[in-house]
Amino acid sequence: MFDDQHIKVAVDAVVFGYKDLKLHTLLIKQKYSPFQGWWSLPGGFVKDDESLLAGVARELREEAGITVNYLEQLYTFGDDVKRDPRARVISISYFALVNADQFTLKADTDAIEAQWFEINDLPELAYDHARITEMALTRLRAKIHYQPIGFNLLNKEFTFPELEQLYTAILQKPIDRRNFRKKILSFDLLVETNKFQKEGSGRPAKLYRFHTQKYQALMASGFYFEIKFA
Amino acid sequence: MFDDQHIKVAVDAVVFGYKDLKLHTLLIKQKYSPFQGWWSLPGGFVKDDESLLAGVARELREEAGITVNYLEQLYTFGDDVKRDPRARVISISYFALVNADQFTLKADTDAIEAQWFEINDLPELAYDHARITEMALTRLRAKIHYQPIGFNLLNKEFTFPELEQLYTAILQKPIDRRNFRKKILSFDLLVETNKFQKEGSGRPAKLYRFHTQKYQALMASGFYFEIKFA
DNA sequence: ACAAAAGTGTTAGACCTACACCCATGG
DNA sequence: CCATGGGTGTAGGTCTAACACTTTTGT
Repeated sequence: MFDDQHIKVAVDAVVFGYKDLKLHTLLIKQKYSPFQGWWSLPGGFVKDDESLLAGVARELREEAGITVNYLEQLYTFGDDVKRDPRARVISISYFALVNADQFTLKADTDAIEAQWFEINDLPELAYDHARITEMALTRLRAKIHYQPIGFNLLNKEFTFPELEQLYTAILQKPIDRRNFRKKILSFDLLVETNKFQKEGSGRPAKLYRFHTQKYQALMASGFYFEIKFA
Repeated sequence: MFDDQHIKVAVDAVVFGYKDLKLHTLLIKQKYSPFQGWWSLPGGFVKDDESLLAGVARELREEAGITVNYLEQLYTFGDDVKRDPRARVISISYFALVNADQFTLKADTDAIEAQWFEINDLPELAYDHARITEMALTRLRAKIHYQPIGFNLLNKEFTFPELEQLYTAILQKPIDRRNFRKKILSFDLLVETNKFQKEGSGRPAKLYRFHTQKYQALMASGFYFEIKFA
């Protein structure tokens, strides 16, 4: 019952970043067979004495040198017994958000290269990683409606136009600027700064910060964040 | 990288059933140590050549002789390295719904006894199964608002009072009968039969069926089921 | 003064919520 | 005919969705 099982346990992460007004995901070029040279999700095998979370964090550090702003479990892929040609491997996949501007990617032990890819222009992926990525994207699109997770993709201080553009990039449909601002402000979770973002042409936009503590307090007392746009 | 890992993979299921106007969950009395005699979730180790889903289905069959109406992955527990005192074991846990009336529980190989427990009156559970159950309950309560999963707990033909009582049992708060009926009917997903449930006193209630096919068709074209009650 | 992007309010319709009486059956 | 539980409509309030002009800045 114990020694006749030979299943290996891996963790993989779909890391989303927002760059150049587009949603990106982080991929690693595989160094070894059986998918040498292919792009794949960052991830790897879990150590015997390491929690799953610690495993993902370690792989992200080793393979891409990044620390994420948000991390949650996505799904465990283990129904296809042959998803890894080498052995029976199940993958506990995670969903992560990061501020892409904050890092210069660097590769390390397990990978040749780490790179951001625009979500609508992904290369062919190793294993079942395309499916995992798709599922993560579905989760992101669903979740952004009922949790304020978008802020994890932006700088600590951001403008309304940035936030709005982020939502448009994720949901791939236009948003009414006035209704969006009204709704977001109604939660009273943003802190207005006195700073402005002066870039490009046009009127400078005011910078805001997300009030994480206040959100956590509200959460605890049964508050629900929600934004609907048909 | 392959042979230095010794993590075991188990699956566990939180099976919900609705009986005697109350929400129940299915528990198994452990036959062997380290939790001999304790109540625990049905589950066990996955076989090398078996999908995770097949593993859960097999365990449910073997341990309790049941087949479920609804089954989805819940969460993978593997952050506590010592959640099983014998070895490093991760548990991929599932969330299942079943029509409790339809089965007479029978125990088999791995268990002494299988039994329904009222959700507000659970015994102390083995391993971290209390936490898993709690998470499943949270999921059920959330999910019943935005997916028509309640029908999986009832007979194929059911009455409005039954459906309403089910929601009350799950959410543990009263519901306005008129608004509930109006909302459910507005989806146009129920098929009215000409039959009535004649039981007890009072006016007999009309029997309805859930139109599964129609629901699946609507789903495919972007429809969302949703019931809110503050 | 012009171009570019930020900021701002109102209104109609949809949806949610609260609420009380009549109806069908069995004893 | 009484007790029990099933079935039904309406009105007020709140939220959503649609829509266009003014403000600030750089050139």
